[in-house]
Amino acid sequence: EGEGAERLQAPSWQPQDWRRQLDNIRTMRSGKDAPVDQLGAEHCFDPSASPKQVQRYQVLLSLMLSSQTKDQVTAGAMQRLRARGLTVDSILQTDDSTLGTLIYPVGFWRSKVKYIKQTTAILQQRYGGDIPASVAELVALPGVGPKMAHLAMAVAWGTVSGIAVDTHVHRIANRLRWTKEATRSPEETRRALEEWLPRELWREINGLLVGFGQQTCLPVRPRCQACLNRALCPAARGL
DNA sequence: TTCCAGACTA
DNA sequence: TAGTCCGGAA
Repeated sequence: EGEGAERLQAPSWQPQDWRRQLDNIRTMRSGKDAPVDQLGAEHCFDPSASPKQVQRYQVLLSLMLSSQTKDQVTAGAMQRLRARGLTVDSILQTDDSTLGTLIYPVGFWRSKVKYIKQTTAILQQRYGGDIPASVAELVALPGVGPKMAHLAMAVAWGTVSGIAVDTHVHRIANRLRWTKEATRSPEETRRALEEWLPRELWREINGLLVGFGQQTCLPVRPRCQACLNRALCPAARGL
């Protein structure tokens, strides 16, 4: 739901000051020096791989291997997989224990081995080795939820299907009160943001807020002293 | 809501 | 050493 939906009129509610807050975040992010900027899923596939569906598969895999604040762990796992040729067939030919050693120490590596194998088999059987091009089909894959689906649509297919809400987006949206009421889950946050955030910003909001969350708006002991939004943020502390 | 696999830190 | 930490599944 929400997928492809267009707002026909102005939203009934928008947070106060959100444009100034967003401008400040853009400024803080202008260095593009957060882990996500070098090691995010957009950077973990082989752009020379052909056909294109191999690149799309690599994007999905790097999302499935994502490992909170430790983008370099994901990047390392992707590098080891790519060194062996990272395709649907090569993964299906890799036994689970080998795959485990290749992706270790990615968080939740045991379950990820299982999901990657299951999902890869489905891609081969039902999608001709490609990844599906809709959120509904993507979230039906084992180990793929809404956050990965929306990012995969954006990165692999170049289509904005919704806002990818991970823990950073969820936390920061609530700190800035970018949701009309406090939200308890990332899905709730996604729906609340899509209510008012102009669609042309949906694509960039994830990378912007993830990097901000990695460097400044940390989950514990946020660096409010260093934040340009400290005077505009309801959650600012330490002044 | 809890579990997962560990790293990080108060 | 205890508490907190993805996002997805059950």
